[in-house]
Amino acid sequence: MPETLTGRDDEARAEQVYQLVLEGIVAGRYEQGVRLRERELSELYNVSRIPVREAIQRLEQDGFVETFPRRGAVVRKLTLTDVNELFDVRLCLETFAARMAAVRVAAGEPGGRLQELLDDTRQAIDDDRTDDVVRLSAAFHAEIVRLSGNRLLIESVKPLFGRMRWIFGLAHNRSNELQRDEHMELCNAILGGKADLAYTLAYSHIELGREPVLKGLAETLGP
Amino acid sequence: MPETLTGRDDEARAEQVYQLVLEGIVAGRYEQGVRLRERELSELYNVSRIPVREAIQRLEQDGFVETFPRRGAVVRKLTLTDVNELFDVRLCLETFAARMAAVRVAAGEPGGRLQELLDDTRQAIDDDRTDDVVRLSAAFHAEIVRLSGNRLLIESVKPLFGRMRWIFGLAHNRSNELQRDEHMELCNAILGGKADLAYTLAYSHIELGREPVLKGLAETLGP
DNA sequence: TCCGGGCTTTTTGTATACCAAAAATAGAGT
DNA sequence: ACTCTATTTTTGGTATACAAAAAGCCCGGA
Repeated sequence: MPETLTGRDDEARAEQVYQLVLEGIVAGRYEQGVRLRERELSELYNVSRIPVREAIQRLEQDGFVETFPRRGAVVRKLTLTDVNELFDVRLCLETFAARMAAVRVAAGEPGGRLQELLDDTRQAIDDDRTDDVVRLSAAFHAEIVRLSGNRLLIESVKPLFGRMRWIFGLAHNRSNELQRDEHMELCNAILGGKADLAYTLAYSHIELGREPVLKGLAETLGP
Repeated sequence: MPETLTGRDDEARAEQVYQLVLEGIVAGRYEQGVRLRERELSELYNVSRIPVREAIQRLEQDGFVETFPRRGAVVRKLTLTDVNELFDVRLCLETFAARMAAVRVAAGEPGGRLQELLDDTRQAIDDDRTDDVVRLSAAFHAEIVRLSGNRLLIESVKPLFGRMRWIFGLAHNRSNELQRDEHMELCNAILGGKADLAYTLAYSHIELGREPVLKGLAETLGP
């Protein structure tokens, strides 16, 4: 049964196509390297080619597909280089976000959902809801960026978070407990307004994630 | 005389529309806050609405327009906050790029067009070709990012460089000679493989540009 | 005069049909 | 097997149409 757009018809078709194809890519149903044909997708999802084109454009912008003039879109092939580049840019932006978040909290801004997300993660770990753990962990990182208050920064990391979701889905992570502990420390530093500490904690937390992901991806890549 | 797409017809229409509208915005012909109507643009540039839509999507992605569902696109209004956010993110990414570029040069990678761009800038300053000075200065910064070798980083700074072009067009810069001297030092550090020096030089060069731009924009904003 | 609610117009988002040109593919000949 | 050509597929683009949401307008009432 091909998945159709029978659900909420009030939402923009392009957005729905984007979400569905993205799910397909992240879940591995669209394998790396396969062509995404406009007509194919438009028939599959019962929409015209226009929303499909828009969705593909956004998928390219978020790093999931590559398009070539007159040859359309292809699901990107993830390489170890991609992972390394992602972690390098994350180190640039997310550490700054953590510092700024701490500065703003120290200046009296509210701490947002940071603590709440942490508690939910703890619960999800206890209940062994792996998918939720991954999702909440990502939300935690996104919340820090949001707390930085820099809208351009928020825009800039969006494509990174898309890639992270994809890569973390392919390559298994290190211990959830270890990560949660680091998140807790980082959360405390931010809520305590300790900018430098937040910065270094964010740095090590991100950098500690690199090797496990590289190792995990190397396994799924080279069989 | 409405500018039409009579020139090279081999290039993608969407790209041409993107360039033309971008020029219009940067040059101030499309004032901040004006609506960009699809039909208006498609008639003005003698194309159908599809390339226009694609162009507008890219303009949004690059920070020149804002779109709202069912209400179309509006030229963004630049604020002092935008400028500050831009400089903060630039400090994150371009300093890292400078460091990486130096590391790679030290590891034997070629130094690219860095020296060449610097020489051209000097010539342009001597000839008083202001537009070229601005363009070459931007190209210098872009070249450093390119030399970092991080493709994701290159992608990530693209929207920043678009905004820079816009802002620097509105708000006049500080002395070209001063900037060129800083570029020279930075260039030497990178080509000499001095990573830490390149980092700090990039940092101060960017940060020194902030105040003048803020001041310049404040003048054009508040009459 | 100013305000608010309903009516009209405009504009977006999408669908459909169509076309030229480039790519991919199949096929024929060597 | 290999290359060159012919056929098919696919993209990028145009034109047109239409429902629905915004925006603008008008008019009556406080």
